[in-house]
Amino acid sequence: MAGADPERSHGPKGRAPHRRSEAARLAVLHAADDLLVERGFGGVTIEGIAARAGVAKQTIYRWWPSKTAILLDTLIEDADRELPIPQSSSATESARRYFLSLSRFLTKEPAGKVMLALIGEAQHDPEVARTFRQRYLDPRRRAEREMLADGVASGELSSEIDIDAALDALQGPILYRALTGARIPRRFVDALVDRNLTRAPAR
Amino acid sequence: MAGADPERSHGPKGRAPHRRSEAARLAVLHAADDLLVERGFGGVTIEGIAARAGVAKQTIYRWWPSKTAILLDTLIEDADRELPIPQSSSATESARRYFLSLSRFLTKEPAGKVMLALIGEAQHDPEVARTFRQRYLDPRRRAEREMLADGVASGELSSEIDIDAALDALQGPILYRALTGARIPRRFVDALVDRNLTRAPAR
Amino acid sequence: MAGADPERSHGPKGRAPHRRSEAARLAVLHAADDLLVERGFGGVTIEGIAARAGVAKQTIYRWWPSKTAILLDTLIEDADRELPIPQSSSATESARRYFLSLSRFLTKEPAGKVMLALIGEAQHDPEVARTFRQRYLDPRRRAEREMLADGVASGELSSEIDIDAALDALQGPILYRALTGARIPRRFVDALVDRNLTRAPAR
Amino acid sequence: MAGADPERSHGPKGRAPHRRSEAARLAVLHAADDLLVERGFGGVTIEGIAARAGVAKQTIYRWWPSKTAILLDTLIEDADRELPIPQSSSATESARRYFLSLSRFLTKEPAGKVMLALIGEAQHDPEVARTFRQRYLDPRRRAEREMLADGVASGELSSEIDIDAALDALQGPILYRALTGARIPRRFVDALVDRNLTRAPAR
DNA sequence: CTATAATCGAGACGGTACGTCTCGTCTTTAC
DNA sequence: GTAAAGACGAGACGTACCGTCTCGATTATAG
Repeated sequence: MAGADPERSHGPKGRAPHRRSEAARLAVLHAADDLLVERGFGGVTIEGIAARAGVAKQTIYRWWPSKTAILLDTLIEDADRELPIPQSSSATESARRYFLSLSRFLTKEPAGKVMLALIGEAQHDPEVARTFRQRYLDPRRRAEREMLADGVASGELSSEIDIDAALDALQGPILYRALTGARIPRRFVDALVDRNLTRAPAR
Repeated sequence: MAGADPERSHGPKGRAPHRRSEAARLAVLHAADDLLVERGFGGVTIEGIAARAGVAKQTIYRWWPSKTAILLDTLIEDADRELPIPQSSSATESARRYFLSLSRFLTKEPAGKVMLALIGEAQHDPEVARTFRQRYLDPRRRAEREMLADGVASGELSSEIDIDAALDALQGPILYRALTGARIPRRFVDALVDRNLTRAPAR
Repeated sequence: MAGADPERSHGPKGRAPHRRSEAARLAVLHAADDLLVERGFGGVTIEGIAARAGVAKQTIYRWWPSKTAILLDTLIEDADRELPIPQSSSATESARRYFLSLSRFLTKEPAGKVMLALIGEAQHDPEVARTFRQRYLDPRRRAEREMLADGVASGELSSEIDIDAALDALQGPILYRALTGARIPRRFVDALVDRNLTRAPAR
Repeated sequence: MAGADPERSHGPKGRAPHRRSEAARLAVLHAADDLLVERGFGGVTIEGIAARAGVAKQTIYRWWPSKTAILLDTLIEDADRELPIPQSSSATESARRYFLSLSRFLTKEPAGKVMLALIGEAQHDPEVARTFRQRYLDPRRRAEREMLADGVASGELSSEIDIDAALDALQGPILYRALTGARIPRRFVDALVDRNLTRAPAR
């Protein structure tokens, strides 16, 4: 997939930064976002994005291979901003805050709809699944792991904990409720954190 | 949605009140199933189903409102057969077996792919979400609740347990791993059951 | 190419004339004709024809392989109506009238523009050239030959005449003037007929 | 249109007033020519010419307004070289040779294809028609008229002859056969010359 | 034992969006 | 100021499916 444009990344000093319109890039991302919120995933079409962004279709195809790649770009920018790993002294407390943010993100934020839509699309298209994992899930998981690893290092969490299993045990129920449109009360998250972090695993 | 066909319900001995070709119905369900497995969700089209089933498009539209309705019909038939609620004397043991079956179903069975695809599609289309909940998730949840309620009644499980929360805490991580294409080892399920059923909640 | 629809040809008695919309067919032909006159050949697009005819693009592609095939259909219908071979007792007189009609057709009639456009397009596309010859030029040439052959049979024209050469010697200059946008006065045609039919060839 | 480039006119010794790359100009003309021969008129695109000539698109647009202007430039150079007006003592004999050359040019030479293509394109685009007439047809016609006028002056041809009509009567049939892909045997041209030049018109 | 009526396979129809192609313009960097 | 490079807005291309519609043909009750 695309999105990782070579040019933007090396900043303004580059000696030949002479192409790709940043204005067009942003117009496309915003148009895609808006359309998803207003009309749902089925209402997001390349044609529609182009029209609303005031951009030629070819400009979209030049930089993104598909509409999901565009949505993935918007998700990554939004999640980086709205779902930072909290830096608290207690790993348990960090996790609690993080997963509460995630609940709010998934159920309240427009960007949360993007994430659910991408998970949905990943079920239909292995290429989407691959890129979604690679560009969103994996990097985020690395940061989440670190959060818990800090707790293990400080002795706050048992050293016998299986970090990935614990993260899935936290992430899974929250996502499941979001996917099925159920509500996610604060105490549901609290209970998950208590059960999965505050005590050593039984086996 | 459809699926609730008038004729099938009163069984095969029926005095054949009127019409509907059972052959066509089965051909459609099988064609849809096959196409999903062979070509993925995007490869399932009404046109393709009709062609492969040797059936007219109109025949499909007469009985199903959309391709997801067809897939939902196949899922319900398959899940009823392959995901029964175990009838063991211990609720914990029933749950363990049930969620192990679910893991296998989601990761190994073709019908599991159908379920993941429908959850995916539900993220894009509220009507699909509604019907999926109504015709699949809710009835199944009723049976699952009963399974745990039996354990509470017998004293095996704490009476303070929040049954829906516990079911989501079990279901969620399994589904999450299936949705992200991760492996689901037996011991992952065992740990979930242990943590969420064998001990009272902390709060 | 298309146009020669199997259904229309065998008349009203046909036992299963249950498809292809004559209304759509006519709407397409008229839309194409109108666009050519209003906006020139470059202004004729399948998309434009479909929009103006109130017809789906696919309906056009179902029955015609290209826009020139559509124009050829309109030309054939128009030429059959407006350029009949005159049935006079004198072949010379018939030819004179016929080529005067042709001059008027090419310089004044909308359908004449269609013919010039097709000759033009035939220079760019061998397939167009082939079909244009096959479906328009050749049948018409057969009728024209007959017209002169009658004159030879009756003794009005020399039996040494090379009929195809004579027809080209008449047709060519008229078409050349039409192609270059020159005027074609009646006396230019008269002179051509006199020179090429009223006297025996020199060699 | 273009083609009348400022620099070329004062020859190769030129003190090189400023810019314009002669190499680029030739590369463009040759690329256009080659593409027309290899892929037909539809295969000639500005983009394709630029790519094959190793030239930027903008360089083409700077000097030519359209692809037909490029082709017209190649035609003019080629026709000047390959279709000179013969300088024989007899106007009839000059005409015979000239129109035989024309036949060969149109049916055998690549440049003849260019001419047919331009006549074709002139049917679609009035601007092309205008420039083609102005830069190719009219100058050439002036020379052709002179050829016959010499014959009239010397008494070889009747003074009653309508020179333009005669030239069209010669040109037209040859072009018509070329346009329709028919063969043009030498004796067809001979007969045309005999009929239209060696004897006085009937009316 | 019809005849009536819903079903069926077939496929044309008006549409929408796809992803590709080329257009002619514009902008950047190098010479 | 010209050139190579190539991104940009624009819009037509031909294809794939959508969901609706008509068309005989088939078939099983209901009269």
